[in-house]
Amino acid sequence: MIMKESLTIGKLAEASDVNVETIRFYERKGILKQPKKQGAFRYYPEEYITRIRFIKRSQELGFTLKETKELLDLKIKNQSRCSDVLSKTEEKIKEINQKISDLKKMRKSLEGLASCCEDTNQPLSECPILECFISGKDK
Amino acid sequence: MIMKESLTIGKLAEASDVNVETIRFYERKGILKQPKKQGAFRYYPEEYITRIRFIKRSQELGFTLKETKELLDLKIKNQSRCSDVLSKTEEKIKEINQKISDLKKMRKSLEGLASCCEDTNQPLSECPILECFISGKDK
DNA sequence: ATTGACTCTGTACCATAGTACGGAGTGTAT
DNA sequence: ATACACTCCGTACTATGGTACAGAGTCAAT
Repeated sequence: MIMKESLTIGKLAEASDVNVETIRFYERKGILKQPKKQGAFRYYPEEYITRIRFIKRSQELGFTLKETKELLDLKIKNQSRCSDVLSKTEEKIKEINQKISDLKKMRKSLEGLASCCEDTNQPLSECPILECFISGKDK
Repeated sequence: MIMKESLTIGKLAEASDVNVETIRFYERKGILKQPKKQGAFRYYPEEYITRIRFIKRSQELGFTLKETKELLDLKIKNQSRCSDVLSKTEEKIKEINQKISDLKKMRKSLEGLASCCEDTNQPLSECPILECFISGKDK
């Protein structure tokens, strides 16, 4: 009765490197939809592995679960809502661009620190990473 | 008795756009050092504004408070520990590079979605953002 | 048909990152 | 000198994102 490519919650958890309870938590939160049950148990298609790994990584990139759900919900459902999806998508792209830009500033500061470690004659401020978001200092 | 460029905790909180309690919380956690008191009150130099804004942004970029503290602690204290600082700094740079790379993948997926919104003849998967971390699909 | 590993629901608990508040003390302005 | 906003510390509460567990039910293998 169990389809090929179907995983029990335990197998899915193991494959996705999360706790079984985490999957059930995401279902309660609506961030993962509960698959149709065959009998009393949940059986998941393999694509859920990708979805869970996306959720974890999205969090590590500074998105909350709520924001991650918004990202996952960005899809074309029907013609009429297309402009709606487009504007939300563009919003998210802007956010991502800002994150990339700030991460690059942090990296620049850290690279300055690293080069000072190699050449201790270079002057360096007390806490170099702090320089990174000072406006006008977009070096 | 109060120096120029000194802020009370309330003024600092307002300037940094956080709660007074948040500043005291950061001090308890050791992520902000408590300034020398003049009398019974704390008076903060203006550079604390930068520090607090860094903390907030760092969190939005997916670093925990603990990790943010590590970033702020990266500085050259004395010659002997320089190699230590260097390796930690390089570690953080790697993390940042990975974040940037994954954010770019997310952006690529969203750009695909956006262009589909404009030209609905293009085929698109059910949940396009999910494509972004599929290995080999580093398009 | 029984065993044993797994799953079910529900509820309670945990860590992180704050936020709120009570009651006392302080600074400054009038 | 006194009013009043602000600060002090300690403690309790909150939201988010999970984790753990109890007690019952299920699946598959023998």
